[in-house]
Amino acid sequence: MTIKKANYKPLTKAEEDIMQILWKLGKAFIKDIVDEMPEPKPHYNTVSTNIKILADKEIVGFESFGKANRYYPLVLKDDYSRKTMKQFVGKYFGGSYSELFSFFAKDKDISITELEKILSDLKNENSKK
Amino acid sequence: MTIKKANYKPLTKAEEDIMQILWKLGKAFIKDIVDEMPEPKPHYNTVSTNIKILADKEIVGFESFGKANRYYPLVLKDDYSRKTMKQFVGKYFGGSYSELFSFFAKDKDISITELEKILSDLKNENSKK
DNA sequence: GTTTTAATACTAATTAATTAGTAGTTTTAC
DNA sequence: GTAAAACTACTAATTAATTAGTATTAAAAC
Repeated sequence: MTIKKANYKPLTKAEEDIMQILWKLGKAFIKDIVDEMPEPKPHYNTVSTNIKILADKEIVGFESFGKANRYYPLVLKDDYSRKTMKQFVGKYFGGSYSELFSFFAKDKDISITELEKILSDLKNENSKK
Repeated sequence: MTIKKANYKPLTKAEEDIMQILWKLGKAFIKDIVDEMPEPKPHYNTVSTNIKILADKEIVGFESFGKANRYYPLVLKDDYSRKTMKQFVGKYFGGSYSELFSFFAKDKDISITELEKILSDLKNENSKK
């Protein structure tokens, strides 16, 4: 039996750009991915090479339709962002999410009122369950 | 008059490792940085090259003591982490901090009660001023 | 069924990032 | 003052990441 090792390795920029689109579309042919890319769009083969790398790393899977492959994420966006955040919070907030929260609470960008709103929304959401 | 353009560019891994130490120490000679590095420690000259790159990019400054330079951060950790978070939240939470917090609130790691405590502490702190 | 189109695999070239060697200079130790 | 040590600048080599060309084959169009 083979257990999938959850060894987190950050995506490179090119890989992440592709994954963002794949997470959005759910499944896509290379052509679809290129279409979703902002200008200047990369060459079809560039995306093809990179998605092959992602497939080799088992970050995406694919189904073949004739000659063409339709790709889909094997790593979920939530899982990836959770792990990325964890790394980040570890490095920048001593591993404490509370510190992260209070950092933003102190920030001008986001007001206390706003945070209170978020919290009360959250409480409502939870109590509904 | 020259205005410092705050053009955020993520640090590379090697650069970030150095900055983490510099943010921790406040100011340091290359030797000190190497000392702080975990095993396997990089070569002195590797750090020297990388910190020169950081100096060229005006991410660190330095004072000369004879032949040796003592380096210090020009970019503050808070600023860097704020910008990194902003990028991240943009990409993974549609730019909404509320979504970020609710994401973590759903996680077992951090409870709403905990967040409320932080917020009320903050309000107290503010009203004291 | 032949031609055109679309797709991937494979390969190779380029650029970015990382590492560390060599040379030369200042400082320190004696 | 001379030798050794410490330090940086400059250079070069290596590795990682990115890009895209060429060859080939399957599918689609006719």
